[in-house]
Amino acid sequence: MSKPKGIKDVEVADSVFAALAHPARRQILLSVHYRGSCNAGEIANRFECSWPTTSRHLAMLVASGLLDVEVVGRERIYSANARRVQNVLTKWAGFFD
Amino acid sequence: MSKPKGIKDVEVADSVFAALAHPARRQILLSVHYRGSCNAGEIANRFECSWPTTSRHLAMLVASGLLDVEVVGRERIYSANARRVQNVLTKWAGFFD
DNA sequence: CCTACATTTAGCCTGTTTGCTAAACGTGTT
DNA sequence: AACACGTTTAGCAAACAGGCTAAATGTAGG
Repeated sequence: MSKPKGIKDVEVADSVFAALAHPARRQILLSVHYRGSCNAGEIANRFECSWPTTSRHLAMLVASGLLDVEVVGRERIYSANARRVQNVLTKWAGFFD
Repeated sequence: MSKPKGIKDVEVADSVFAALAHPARRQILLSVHYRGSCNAGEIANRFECSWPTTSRHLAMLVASGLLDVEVVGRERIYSANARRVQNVLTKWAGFFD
């Protein structure tokens, strides 16, 4: 850990809440979680917006750590990082006890 | 309840996550919660940005239901709606069990 | 009523986000 | 090698968000 913990937490919260701010990204995240794992095509096909747009949403979710991605051949397999979602959300919920 | 519950939930999530997406708003929300309640001046004075900017953040937090406001004379007294914060966050955390 | 005070609204500018289409990339298949 | 397939990158327009300053609103007190 190269930075003080407090700083890192702030950055994590920043990127996670920013990622969750868009309805399409929340929907993608839930959808991937419920299916266990998906390739990008399965995800993009179930959403109205174009593939490149979905691809960008996926990239943001990966950057924030909410999705994990594994490259298999010419496909990308996405899976939800449920622990990270829960960590951030329950931590913030806990602040309001 | 004039709309189906599912629709309302989506709208709530939308406004709440949008409100939480900005660091200043998260900070304001936490700050108000820990102090119990504040008038707008106390809040604005502790943040770097100008009063009108803070005022807009406050309005967004109120619109999303995360802050409650009570007008007392010429002051506005804000208080955090902790239950609502927790409801939304724990509900979403629960989706990832 | 007139002034002072607490706060918001209006108007403006700038940077970011979101969406699109078209083109590129990398990997399997023939 | 050539092609097809899955996906991303580039580049652009439109919409949105966040910041500021200046002006307006509404209440309290002399």
